[in-house]
Amino acid sequence: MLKREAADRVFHALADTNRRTVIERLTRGPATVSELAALLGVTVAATVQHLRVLQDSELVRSEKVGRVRTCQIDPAGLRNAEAWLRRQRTAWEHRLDRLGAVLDDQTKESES
Amino acid sequence: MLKREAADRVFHALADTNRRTVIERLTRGPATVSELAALLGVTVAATVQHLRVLQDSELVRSEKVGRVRTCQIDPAGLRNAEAWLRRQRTAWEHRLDRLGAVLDDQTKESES
DNA sequence: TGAAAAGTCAAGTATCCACTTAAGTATTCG
DNA sequence: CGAATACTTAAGTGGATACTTGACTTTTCA
Repeated sequence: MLKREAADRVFHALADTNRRTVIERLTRGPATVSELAALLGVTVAATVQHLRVLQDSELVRSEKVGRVRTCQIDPAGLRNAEAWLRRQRTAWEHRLDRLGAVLDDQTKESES
Repeated sequence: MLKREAADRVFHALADTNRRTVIERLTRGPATVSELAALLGVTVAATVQHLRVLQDSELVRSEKVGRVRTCQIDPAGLRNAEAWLRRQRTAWEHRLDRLGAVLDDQTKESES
């Protein structure tokens, strides 16, 4: 189950173009902070702030070796967000199924 | 393909607890503005603002009959968000597959 | 007709967010 | 050692956001 604050964090993290760009980049393999900053075209400081948001929502993990921090995807956040969306969609589809069944019944009744 | 601004809108819409509560409610069936306001515990005016965000991101549709506006799920937004997440996850999984294959090859080579 | 109901619109406010600059701290290496 | 590199942290700024209150329109119905 995805808790309220966790869902807030994940979707808020995904609601920014630069942060989604980071995720898209990291699905292709790890990258350093400077590489991500260059990709985004913002300062390293801004990139660090984005990374904090991404890590708090379990979308990205990172490890510092020497003076270099290497970032990679953390699939937990992605899975949580996907799970929430799938729950809503399936709840909606099941409701439509039931609704369709009721309408079929009504059609049959009016035919008889 | 989910465009940048569309993705910004959808994920931003989902990043608010009250708006997700509206979506969860609407997967169970339509509701009026006042019903949603009562559910959220905020003013009707605030609810209308949330609904505008949800409609702009194609997560909710609504129709006004007489003086009552009835809201329901619009599956387009949900599908868009789910599609983006699935794309990232599968890109990530494929990368892991390739990485695994390379490691297997290296293992075989070192064995021979 | 006229009052209640349902929603809409505008303005105000407090807070949050993404970004910057500037000044740090480690770490590497010539 | 000392300069360059890679990152970190703090403070400031402009703009967006979530909410409120209050005035308004439209619709219903006794």
